[in-house]
Amino acid sequence: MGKYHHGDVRNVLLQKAETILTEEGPTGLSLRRLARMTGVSEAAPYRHFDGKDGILAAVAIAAFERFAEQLESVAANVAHHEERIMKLGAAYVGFAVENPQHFRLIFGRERPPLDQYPELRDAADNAFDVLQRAVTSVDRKAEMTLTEAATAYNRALAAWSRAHGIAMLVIDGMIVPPADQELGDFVLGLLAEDLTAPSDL
Amino acid sequence: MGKYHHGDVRNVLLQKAETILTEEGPTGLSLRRLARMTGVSEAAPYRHFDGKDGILAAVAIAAFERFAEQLESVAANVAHHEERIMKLGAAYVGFAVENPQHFRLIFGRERPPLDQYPELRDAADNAFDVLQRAVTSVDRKAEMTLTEAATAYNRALAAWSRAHGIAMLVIDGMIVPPADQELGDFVLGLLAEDLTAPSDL
DNA sequence: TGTACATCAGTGAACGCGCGTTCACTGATGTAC
DNA sequence: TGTACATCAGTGAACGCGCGTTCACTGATGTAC
Repeated sequence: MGKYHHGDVRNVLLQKAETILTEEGPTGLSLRRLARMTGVSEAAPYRHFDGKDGILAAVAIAAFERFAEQLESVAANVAHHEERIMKLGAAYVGFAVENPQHFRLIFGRERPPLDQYPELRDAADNAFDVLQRAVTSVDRKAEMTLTEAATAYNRALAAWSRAHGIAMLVIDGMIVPPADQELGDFVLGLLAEDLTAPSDL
Repeated sequence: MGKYHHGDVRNVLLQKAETILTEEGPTGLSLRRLARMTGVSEAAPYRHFDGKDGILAAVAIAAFERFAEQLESVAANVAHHEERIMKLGAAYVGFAVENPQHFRLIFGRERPPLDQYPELRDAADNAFDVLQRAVTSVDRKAEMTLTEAATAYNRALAAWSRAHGIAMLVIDGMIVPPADQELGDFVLGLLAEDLTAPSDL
């Protein structure tokens, strides 16, 4: 392996960045650290990325894509509308729990500004489109009135924010899922609670 | 005003820390910056606080207390159970929107570890107790069976995570509340959605 | 009331750190003729 | 096939920065006698 032009430095950097992210979180991902761990000079990453934000953006894009894929694959396999919403929420939380640092990167303040990285914006938009399409009845979308569309949108927001809240509180350790229950079932239970219904206690 | 022993340096530091937090967020709050802005030497804060985490803890404690107060005052004024849950959620989001940086401090990763600051832990526990008591029917608590208690707990978690998700997504700009509606009404609408009900579209 | 002394808040300088980024450079590679 | 040259990935050193923290110190205050 020659020192020069071994060609995949960009990929190795990205891969190492994934490792650091997973182990240390978005805050631990510094350019110098990354270069050091990759075994490359501290200036080398600048040949392949637009500085620190450039690398963060690349990693975040990949994370968004994986996130969207996982959501999509759940959405595509559940025909029943209400069930799909529930399963999607569980998948959302599942991703966060399995990849807490990636989740933090794509939603946290380390994420480079969307308006400076069009591909990042697209990746983000796409992930949320998947959510919204799965929550709104896709098949009926074309024939909806404006009011109906607004209602559907609110439903999507409600589903999204519930899953997001659970995800956040669980990965931050504020909510500790019961040990005697599958995480998915626990999440489904929380998602299904209807707070407007009178308590039966 | 003499240079020495003017006595309220601790309070001035805390107050300036509030200012910085509000304007720049938890990340912008550095000890040196704080000392500079307070017009005091860089070593002075160490006379009053246990280093950086000490100051962050003090600010976080105050934030938790204000948060708990606001929640409590809503909870105390709404007798009807389901309505109380809803109003509490709206107040939760309201606090986050009015004090996004405080909200970030008490839930984010800059917050010093709870187990190193007992008063911080207490302040946090107290805030969540307020939530839980308000969501669980306090008056019935004594006579609940174990299963009922578990149900009530889940109900509290569901309410909490919903409000938390909305709060997070709104202060991060992922959800933009409609301009033609009161924020509170918007939040109440999201909280009241029942995702298990068939969509009436 | 006056004096010696302990206390302790605040100082200014320095420590060592890791960071993002830039710079002139080197040397390998590919290409045009 | 051989040679001149442009390209460009990677180097190593340095820039300047702000940070948290420690140190020996100074000088104001309060107290004991």
